[in-house]
Amino acid sequence: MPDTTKDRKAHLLDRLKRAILTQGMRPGADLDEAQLCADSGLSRTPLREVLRELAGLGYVELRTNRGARVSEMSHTTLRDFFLAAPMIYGAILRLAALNAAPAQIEAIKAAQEDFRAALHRGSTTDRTLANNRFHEITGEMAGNIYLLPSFHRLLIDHARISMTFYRPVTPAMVENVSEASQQHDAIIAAIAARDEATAAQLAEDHWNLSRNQIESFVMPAGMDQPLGTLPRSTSA
Amino acid sequence: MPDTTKDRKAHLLDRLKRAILTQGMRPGADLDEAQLCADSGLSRTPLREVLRELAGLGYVELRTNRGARVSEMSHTTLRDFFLAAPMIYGAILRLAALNAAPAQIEAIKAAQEDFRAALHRGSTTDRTLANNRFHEITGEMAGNIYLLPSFHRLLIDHARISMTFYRPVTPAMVENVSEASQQHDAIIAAIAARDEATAAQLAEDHWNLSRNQIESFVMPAGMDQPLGTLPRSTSA
DNA sequence: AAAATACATATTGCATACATTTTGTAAATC
DNA sequence: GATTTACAAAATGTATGCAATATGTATTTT
Repeated sequence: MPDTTKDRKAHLLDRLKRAILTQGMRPGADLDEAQLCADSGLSRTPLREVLRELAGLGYVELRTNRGARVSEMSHTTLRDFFLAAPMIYGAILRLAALNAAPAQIEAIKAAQEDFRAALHRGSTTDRTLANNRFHEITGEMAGNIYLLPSFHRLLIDHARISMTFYRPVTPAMVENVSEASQQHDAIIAAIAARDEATAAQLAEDHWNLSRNQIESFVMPAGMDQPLGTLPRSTSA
Repeated sequence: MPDTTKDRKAHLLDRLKRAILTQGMRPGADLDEAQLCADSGLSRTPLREVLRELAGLGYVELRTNRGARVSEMSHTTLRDFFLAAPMIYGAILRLAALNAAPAQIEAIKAAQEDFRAALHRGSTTDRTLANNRFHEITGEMAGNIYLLPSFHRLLIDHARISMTFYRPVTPAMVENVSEASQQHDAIIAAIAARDEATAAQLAEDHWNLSRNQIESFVMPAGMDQPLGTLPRSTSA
């Protein structure tokens, strides 16, 4: 295995994507060129091309003369997210049901198997990445070049947000995650049946479930504990 | 005027955007690095960064080891366009009506003045660019970071398509263009009044007008002339 | 002592030489 | 004569040294 430069670039691209999606690199974190060069084995020119590609995809933001940072997530971006997500997700699943190729249906079945496995035995990042992969495939199925850019940006931040609730700590959260998995199965069935209307309805259901999870994280139930104590200890 | 490298990069970026939007550079056309270096005064490193930025915005496509070309437009992309445009345009104008800042309303009024002037005295490219600018501002007003990437891609191809009908050759086309301008005025009024519902309706109307123009170009009326002759001579 | 300024250091941006890949052309083979 | 193969030319990708910009620190000034 020669390990060409092209491979190293693809590797680094993938590694940074995963790290950002799973919050291994937090929103706003600085990316040090010298550091990344060192542990990727790339020189600065191709490294900077990788950063520019990530910027184009929405993973990072480039500030002239001040390096790259991981894209921010604020309360305003969360509001934008809530407005855009249901519309785009609905359109993507509609088109996926209309256009999915047989090979893609096989691919999404495999992705769903991975997701299910991650729910049973995987880590939080495994679950987030498997779920992300599932939805990426629906985007490929829809195949609309005008919708994909926005769809991908939504998926990035959806993954980062969902990292918080793919670490289920209450029975209710476990139940939610299980329901999400069942919805995935229904989505696959609707796509395989070319059932556009059902796919759109499932998109709405799936979004509502996710929205509830997000809301319960952003606006958790009021604490009925004395101040200075958290209602539940989180590991580390 | 020092004319720094940063200025030259911005200049080239703008020049290439305009050329692509106005079909000065045709879809599929190759971009020669050496040539661009020569007439932009940039060396290859910053030039390639410009190309990567254009790729991220959807103006060009990069093929490894084979250079950049202007993004293609085919019948499949046109189909995607017809599906995505009404949805995205509607959402953008809705949000624009909700969120527009006073300074932005002044900006779009100025843009509309430019557009009107271009209709009277300007060239086809002037009209296309002025129209493009008008709609760019609606995107800035909406300000939803998840919708903007798709919106911008739509605007790119909308500009390229509209170059064909901003060179009006029949009285009916002149009438259409005039109606588009009136719709712009109504859009501005709805936004200034924060009238979300009207803005959404106008988005639909404006799209329908544009769609009809596109359709009459893609599927023109049958020729009742002998073969070998075009029904109407176009200048150059 | 607080603020401002000058300087040193670190980081980013650019230019150019070199390596690799592609592509066009001509010779050779069948 | 058509196809294949070898080679040459051109274009793309990468590495690195140098320039420009930003940042932190120490010194000076009030």
